[in-house]
Amino acid sequence: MADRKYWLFKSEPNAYSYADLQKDGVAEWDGVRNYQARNLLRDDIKEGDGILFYHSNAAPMAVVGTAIVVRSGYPDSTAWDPKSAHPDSKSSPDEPRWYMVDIKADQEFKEPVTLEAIKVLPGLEKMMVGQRGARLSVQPVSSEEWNIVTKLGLG
DNA sequence: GCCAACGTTGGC
DNA sequence: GCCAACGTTGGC
Repeated sequence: MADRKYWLFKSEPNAYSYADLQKDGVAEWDGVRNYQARNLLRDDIKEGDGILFYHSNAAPMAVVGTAIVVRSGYPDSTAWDPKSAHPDSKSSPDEPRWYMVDIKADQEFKEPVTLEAIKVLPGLEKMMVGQRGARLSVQPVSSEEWNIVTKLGLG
């Protein structure tokens, strides 16, 4: 796919790990409540795109595998579900404020690519996840970065 | 557990 | 519309 794009999704393994994703098969990536990330989910993240699945607040913090987008952005219905983990009364089915995508696990890394490694590896210095204070939970990744990280992880 | 970064909220 | 207070993220 010529216009395939690449992303990095952060998740705290305490809350939702790569193993959980493998177990679940397809997962709805809901609960994102940040406008910058929302715009990416709504406008830019398309079926077939590649995802680096990153464990934050973990030991070690690392990209642990890849996932594939199986459904492009659509309204996050958990926003108007008062029983959900992230309700937002300002979002409604008529005027959805938040978006999500569906993803499924692809290739688990043999060797997790740690944050420590990302910070020092040639070609990865610019990766957003390695920048100080980069809190965005959905980040763009260049095809060069994708190639380097997946090659390292898959061995 | 601490705290820097930074997005959001609310008083004015 | 400014900006201080507050809350959250997430590395350390």
